[in-house]
Amino acid sequence: MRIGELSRRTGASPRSLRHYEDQGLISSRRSPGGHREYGEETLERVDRVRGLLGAGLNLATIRDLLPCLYARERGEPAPDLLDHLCAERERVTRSIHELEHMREALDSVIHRSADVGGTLVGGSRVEAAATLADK
Amino acid sequence: MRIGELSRRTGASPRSLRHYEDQGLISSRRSPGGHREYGEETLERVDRVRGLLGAGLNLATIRDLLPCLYARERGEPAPDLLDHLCAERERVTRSIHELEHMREALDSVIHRSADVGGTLVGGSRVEAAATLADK
DNA sequence: CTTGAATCTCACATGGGTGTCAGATTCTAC
DNA sequence: GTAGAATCTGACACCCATGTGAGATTCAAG
Repeated sequence: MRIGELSRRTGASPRSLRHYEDQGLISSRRSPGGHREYGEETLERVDRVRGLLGAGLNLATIRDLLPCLYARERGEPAPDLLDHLCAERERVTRSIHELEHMREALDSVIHRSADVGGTLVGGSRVEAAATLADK
Repeated sequence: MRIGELSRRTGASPRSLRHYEDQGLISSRRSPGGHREYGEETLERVDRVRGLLGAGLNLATIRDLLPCLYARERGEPAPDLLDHLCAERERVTRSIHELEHMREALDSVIHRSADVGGTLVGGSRVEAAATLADK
């Protein structure tokens, strides 16, 4: 698939996709004329990159960590990466705790709000209850 | 306490602390001469702001969501905030999942690496095992 | 072929969070 | 008082991810 389709299917702008490639996060073959050509597996990879970006990691960190997600099996990371990995793991753990804490607070507020306005809720309110189920 | 001490104790630069105040995230009284004066409770608040910043939220979002963390008891949020809250909750949940996934991968890689180099590990390697305990 | 959509590269701009510098004012300790 | 440290405001600069525009090239359909 080419960059337009990848963009539509991932929500990342072509500009961002090219940038991810420049930074070594994704790769592409090129058509005879020089157009980027992506395999299906790039879809999931881009999704993951965007997810991690949204979770506060920067492109350089994601570039370093992504290989740990794919090909978990083959090849240890270079041993001098271990400290870096542990440090990043700690950062990740802290962010998780922070977000969980925030989510609990949101749940609390959403619940109370839903309880009160429960009788006359409109369409978007229903989603509140549904969203709460994903816990 | 004044801005210097708050900066030292939170790790946030005075510049950032003033910015947080401009954006309505923290508040301060002023000394007769105009210097900012913070209460002890600001410490935890700044920590939380920085944690959420590191977890990918921006200042505007944190400003909107922080009241849900503090004063959970008094005052519902304005009803027209509920949709926003639910949307943010979803974002938070997605980030948590993303980070958990990444952490599992990191654990897997760290474990393998630690197993292999287990016999000749140095000081920083020990922390790897310790860090793994916080799961 | 030709034509219009898509893509290419390159450059410049923007927004959010932060760093840094300048010059003035305030605080603290002698 | 006075000196030195800390803080004030305001402006400018930087980084990073992304937007945007120009101008050239390629692709796909008639």
